[in-house]
Amino acid sequence: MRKIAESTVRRLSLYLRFLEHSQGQGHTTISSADLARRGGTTSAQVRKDLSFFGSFGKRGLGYPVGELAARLRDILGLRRTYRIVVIGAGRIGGALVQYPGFRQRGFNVSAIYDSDPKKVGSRWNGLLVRDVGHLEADLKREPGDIAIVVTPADAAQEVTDRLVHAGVKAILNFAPIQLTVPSDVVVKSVNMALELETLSFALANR
Amino acid sequence: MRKIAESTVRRLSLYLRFLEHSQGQGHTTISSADLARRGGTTSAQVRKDLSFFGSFGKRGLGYPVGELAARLRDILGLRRTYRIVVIGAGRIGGALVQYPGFRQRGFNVSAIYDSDPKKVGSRWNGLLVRDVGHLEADLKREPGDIAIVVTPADAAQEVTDRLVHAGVKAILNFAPIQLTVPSDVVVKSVNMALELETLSFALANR
DNA sequence: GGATGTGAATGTCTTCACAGCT
DNA sequence: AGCTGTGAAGACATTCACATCC
Repeated sequence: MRKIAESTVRRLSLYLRFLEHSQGQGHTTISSADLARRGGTTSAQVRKDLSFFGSFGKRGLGYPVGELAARLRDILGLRRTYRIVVIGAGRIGGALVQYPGFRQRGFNVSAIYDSDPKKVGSRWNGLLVRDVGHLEADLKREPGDIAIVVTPADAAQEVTDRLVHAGVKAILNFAPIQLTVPSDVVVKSVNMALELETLSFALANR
Repeated sequence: MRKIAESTVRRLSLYLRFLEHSQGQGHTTISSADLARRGGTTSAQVRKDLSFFGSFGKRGLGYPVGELAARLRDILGLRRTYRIVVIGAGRIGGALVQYPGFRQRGFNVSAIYDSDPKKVGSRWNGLLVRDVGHLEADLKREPGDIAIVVTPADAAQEVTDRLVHAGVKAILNFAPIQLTVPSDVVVKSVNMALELETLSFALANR
């Protein structure tokens, strides 16, 4: 498969959301211009993005909503569900466990871990917080597809190493450090303070 | 000022974090190669990034840690503090109010709003949840520098319009839709389900 | 010697513009 | 007529490589 840019993948996700919304409204076809409006881009960009995967549009008409949505789900790997493990039962970790947007899309949080004895044994949304010491044994029994790291910065790399060693191939990192992983493991980082800093930069430079 | 790429700004934030860490360890100079290691990039990239703003390095030596950190704080607009208002007192909104990473960097959450009468009047970390109906009046009295939108998708655009109308110039959006704002307002979006989808894409395409 | 600063080369992404299909 | 699909052009970002300075 040709290499697809990260930015393209993000736009595909946005298109899919709009397609699902559109389908709910009973539309059966949609133009690249409509998709562009919603995705915050241009119609040419939309067509380029979609053309990577073949041509499903009809000239003069647009794209078939249902078919295109199905194809995007395919491309994005959303035909299946994913087992998610969350490491870190702080406020953000707890919020993520209960975030409805995950389950809706087939991302099921199956376990949450912490090292703090005060938190271990408590429940978040019915899910028992387990001691992080059980991580490896649990993953051996039931592998996780994706791990979400929500530990303090100083624990994140160690936890990551353990996850990688246990065979996890995809990590979503909320800790404010840059994680190091082997090249067959994918990491995406979300750094909220950093997002605020790009805003303060924008405010300061006008 | 020349136009600085978004990606450059994000790296500057990372450099700053490492510089502060480095300063804590007593280092007085640092090379572009060291900064690169931490920022997940190359030494040439670091030098390019920094050279946009002048040349503070010493050839053969590296960059003076304290001076460079101060300069980056300047550039990123971090010499001052920012008043943050959070709209939406759900789990994520609540977690953000208490997130220590914000206050540490001068981002002070000064108010949190919700429309749900059950939430209004409760406290998050000592901060009273106010009825979103007070938003405009409150902002008139005490303007907010940055707003964080953590409402459900269907309320986000309306809240955004009200924020913009009340003079807010920077918005961090956690709602899973693309917000429309006038060109003098900056929006950054964080979409956690979308991040997971880039991971599922990566897992599906290997 | 060692590391910066930077033009030039390369690589990547986006936009243009139009031929071609329905 | 309307809208896709796509080469070509353009804009932007990264990497190379080396002269320059401490």
